[in-house]
Amino acid sequence: MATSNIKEVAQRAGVSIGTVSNVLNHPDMVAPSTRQRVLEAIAELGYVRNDSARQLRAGRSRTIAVVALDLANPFFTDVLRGAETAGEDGGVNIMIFNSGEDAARERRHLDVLEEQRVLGVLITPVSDAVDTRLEQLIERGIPVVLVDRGSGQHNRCSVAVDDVLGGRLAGEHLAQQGHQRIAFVGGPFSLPQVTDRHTGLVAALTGKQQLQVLPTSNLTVAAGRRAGERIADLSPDARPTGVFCANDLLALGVLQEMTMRGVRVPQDVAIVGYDDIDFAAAAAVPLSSVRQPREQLGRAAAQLLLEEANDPHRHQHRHVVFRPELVVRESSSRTTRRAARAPRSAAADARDTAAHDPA
Amino acid sequence: MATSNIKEVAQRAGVSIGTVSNVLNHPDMVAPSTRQRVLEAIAELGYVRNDSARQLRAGRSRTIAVVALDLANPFFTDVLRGAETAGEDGGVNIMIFNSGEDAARERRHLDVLEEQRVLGVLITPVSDAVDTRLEQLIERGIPVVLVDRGSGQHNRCSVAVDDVLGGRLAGEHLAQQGHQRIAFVGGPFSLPQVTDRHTGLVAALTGKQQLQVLPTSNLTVAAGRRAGERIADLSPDARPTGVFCANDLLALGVLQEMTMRGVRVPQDVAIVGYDDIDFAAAAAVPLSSVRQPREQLGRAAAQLLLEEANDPHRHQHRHVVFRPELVVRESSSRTTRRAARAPRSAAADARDTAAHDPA
DNA sequence: AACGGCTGTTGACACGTTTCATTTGCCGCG
DNA sequence: CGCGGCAAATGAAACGTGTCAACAGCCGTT
Repeated sequence: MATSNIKEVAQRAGVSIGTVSNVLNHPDMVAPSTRQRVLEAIAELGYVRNDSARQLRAGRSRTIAVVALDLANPFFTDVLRGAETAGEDGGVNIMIFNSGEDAARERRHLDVLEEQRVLGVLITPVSDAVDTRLEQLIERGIPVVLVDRGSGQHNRCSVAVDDVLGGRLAGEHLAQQGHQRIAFVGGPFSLPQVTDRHTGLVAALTGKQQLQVLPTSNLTVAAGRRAGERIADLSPDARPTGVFCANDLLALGVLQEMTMRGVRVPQDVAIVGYDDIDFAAAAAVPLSSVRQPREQLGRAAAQLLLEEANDPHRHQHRHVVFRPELVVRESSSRTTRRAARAPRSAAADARDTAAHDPA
Repeated sequence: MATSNIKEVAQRAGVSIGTVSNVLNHPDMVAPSTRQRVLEAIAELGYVRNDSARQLRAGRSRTIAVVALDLANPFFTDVLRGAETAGEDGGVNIMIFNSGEDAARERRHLDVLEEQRVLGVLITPVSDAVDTRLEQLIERGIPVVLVDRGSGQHNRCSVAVDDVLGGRLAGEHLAQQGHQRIAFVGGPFSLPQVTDRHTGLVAALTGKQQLQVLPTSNLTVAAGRRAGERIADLSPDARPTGVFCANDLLALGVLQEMTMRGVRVPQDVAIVGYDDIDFAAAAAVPLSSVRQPREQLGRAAAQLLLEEANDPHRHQHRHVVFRPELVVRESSSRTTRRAARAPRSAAADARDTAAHDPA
């Protein structure tokens, strides 16, 4: 019950406190016989290091924090997986925090992280408004890496995907399929991801097409369904025939609502999503989507963070930008024939890796 | 850069260290004018408490840890949401760890948590093998609550859903629909959730039906697709007409593979999943599924943990068991007519709440 | 035998808090 | 004027580590 400390261990092993500490942190500095005795004492007492004391002494912790925008979105859990592997390789622990698109909660998390003196923070911010908060972290010497968010900032790294390009890919695809009335579903527009994807879409249109924007309050399936209702309620000759959604959750919601109301996908309405989460391919009308290298995003971000944490002075801030890739599936194919399975190509993998190298 | 400490604040405000501490922790003990001066000094210096020192002194941290089995499974992110709200209400921070069905990683996380002297741990263990590890945590005085896992243990609380009942609901449903050849898709069988659901299914069958088991190595969409291939490859008169999957990810994988290979759902094969994650309803053939009160599961677990942490001696360990509920949608309806949307009923909510009260 | 060098070990201090017994200053009351 | 009592502030002692200068013991060299 009462946790034993290093002093008890020392006593039991008949050595000094410093020696026990050395056994734990610099095992080669201590004679094998002594080391053995100390290790036995540790085992007998069930001694476990007290991380608070250790951190207090060291001045900083050995864990990095990931603040995710929305854990319920599989996109972020995939990014997380990448960060986790990189973290393991770098020998640091990873703790996860979920802001859930809630600015207040995000702020609370950052406060805690600052008090904890974490080694660094990987964050996809709720909005640009937290910027001053992040500046504060950086001033205090806590490295910050922006994830899935580009940045011109010179005092931090960022890892992002070219969302404008992604939007353009989607737009060009829809235009090429001959759609005249096109809709963009997404929001809130305070998220750069949303505005960028919208911008790309607009840039891809030739002017012959009509564009309609259906703003949503967030990026969830439920919001997608609500947008889907509005689309389905339009008369067939006013209804957009091509819909680009700011992420796959929205797209799945729209898709579901179409099916439920008898609007055929892709014959009546073509749908293109964004992120290419696993559920996109698993939808019974497999969803076309703009694929992002999710795991790599996380891995690259964690690597940059570790690099900065390990050598703050030599470190040069970098802004890595990956290229997205359009994956066309049945939901936006004019031909109704079943699309073949589209496994991730080796070529695509190679391309992502290349993009990661500093430009 | 150099982080300021309480001493600098004291100096700047012209008071003693103890007074600054009192301003932070017992503001009413200090005269308004002094308090004001101290707060100003804090603001000017950008002082932030050092949590390590605080914890060292206090002996324990103010955060609880959630170790999730697989964050990529929306089931767990929903559970998490419940835990987060309960944590906020209780005034503790929540950090999330992901074991990803990997025992070694789970173990590493537990080691760290023990060193951190967290307030408590919410965990869905990878297997029963970690039990000794958890015992150790408990001995050390760190409360542990099992999530989504029943337990006869008398030294910890648990919050679970009656998985045997859930399996039976699914089985009865399939039997009632007249299916003669039924398959169970799920694994690994080291997970109690899997064996329990299987057990329930078996119990529901009358003996007239044939049961085939398709074991999987994990509970992912990919594993479901592989199982789906095997099912689709069977000749129509050997193929099961009713499939019960141990979770929705598997079910979605099976569903996708059926659709892709021209096996009609539900006409040729009926599918029932488990968890009723949002994506289940969003599938274009909406998925029948056994619903668990996910958020409540998390909330109840966190509440039990807080109760124990706040008053370890008076606390009585409890084992809360929720009742699952079958939600029938199109994927298992003999009639092909579109199923109506099935929003969560108020009655169901009430029932869950009732179940939460100690029996 | 004196000395330098090497390995292993020690002991004391510092890290930044919180706590608590003690002190200070003040006011009103006898 | 002295005293008790109260509010406010103080200072020192922990909490459990890691570090580092100092030290002991030993061996080989001169």
